[in-house]
Amino acid sequence: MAPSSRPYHHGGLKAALLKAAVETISASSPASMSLREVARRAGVTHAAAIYHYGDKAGLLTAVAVDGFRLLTAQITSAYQAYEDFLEVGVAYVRFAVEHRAHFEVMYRPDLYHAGDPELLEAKAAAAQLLYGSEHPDPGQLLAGVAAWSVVHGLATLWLNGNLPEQLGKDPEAITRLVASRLPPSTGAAP
Amino acid sequence: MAPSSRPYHHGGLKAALLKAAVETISASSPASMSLREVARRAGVTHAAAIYHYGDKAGLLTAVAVDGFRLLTAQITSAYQAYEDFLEVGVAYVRFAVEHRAHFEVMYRPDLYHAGDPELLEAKAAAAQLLYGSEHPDPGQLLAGVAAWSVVHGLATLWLNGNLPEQLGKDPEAITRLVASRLPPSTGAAP
DNA sequence: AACCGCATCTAACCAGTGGTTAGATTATCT
DNA sequence: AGATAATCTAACCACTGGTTAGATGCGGTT
Repeated sequence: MAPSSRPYHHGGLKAALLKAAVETISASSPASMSLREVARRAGVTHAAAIYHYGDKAGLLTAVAVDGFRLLTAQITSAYQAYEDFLEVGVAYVRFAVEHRAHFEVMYRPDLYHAGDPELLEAKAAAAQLLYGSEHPDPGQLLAGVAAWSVVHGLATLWLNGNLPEQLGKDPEAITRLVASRLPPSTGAAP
Repeated sequence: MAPSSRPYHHGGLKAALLKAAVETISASSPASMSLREVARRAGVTHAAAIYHYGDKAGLLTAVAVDGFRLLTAQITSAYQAYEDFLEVGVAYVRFAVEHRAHFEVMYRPDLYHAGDPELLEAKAAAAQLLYGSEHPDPGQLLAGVAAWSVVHGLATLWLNGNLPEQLGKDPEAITRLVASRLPPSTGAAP
């Protein structure tokens, strides 16, 4: 894309469309994103977008896959950095806030192809990370689900503006506060 | 609606449209609901729906308001029946599952008029109930937010099929299990 | 080098959508 | 009864997602 206006046979159109989709969603919401606007933003026809992704749901599937992979990476590195489950929860909320577009798509399976193999794989990887590894005993599984539920609930309620204002404007701080009100200590390390 | 086909000047069109909207959403999802299909189901033109609700977002606002009121009623009666916070949480999850259409609209403010006065009132009433009454001390507020977050997270994760299958098929049972894994005892009665 | 085949993209079309407007129909009030 | 206001339809608009036929340009083969 050297000069500015003529990388036709674009080279990175597929990736550019994904980026444009995320930007478009960030500017509004997943429901109101239009294929044609995404394509416009990338400087192509909407048929070009359909060529690469099959249909609108296919594009949103790609956004969701990207999101689950990003989440997995961020959670992993948070745990490696702090070795602390609280910080994993905080990282989850931070991801939801920093990547609102990705996050909102990820948890609206009615918008994408929920059965897509790549999607299932990316989602499974994230889930496994989130509720503890492999085949935990039932107690550990429950603890993981509980922890995931709290941070997921916090993140979505925050994004929708459903948390009381008195809690302040910093969702990560709220996460720490809420967590401190919860289980004194939940489970062992994985 | 006595005979079958001729209550023109319909009498209860507005309510019938609301019902039709909920049914349509139940059959698919909020995002894919179309005004015209809702109107078709009610036997009128889509312009009639717009006459009563202003626009599509207006109709969805009505669904959300209805949902928040239903939720408030159900939570209230659950607390009165059991005097137990766990049962309030279970009632929250039950509401989400039994009234999936309402629930999904309520927490997608991008779909409706989030500033609508009726909406704000209904939402505030529910919220006040959910994180404890009136002006609780900060600790109680946090406990309420924590509890709400858990059940909200559980409900949304369940609806999206993001909970591990090993937990079984009964979301209310899962709620009790998860809750038992959480705070030994959270707060005093309201 | 010229050619061919394939990947990529556009143009034109389609049915369906949300919203607007003008007018038809019916209830209600005096 | 007659007029006024509420309710609904019909016709239109710009826009959307998706399909199809064809234009454009890339790569490799000879």
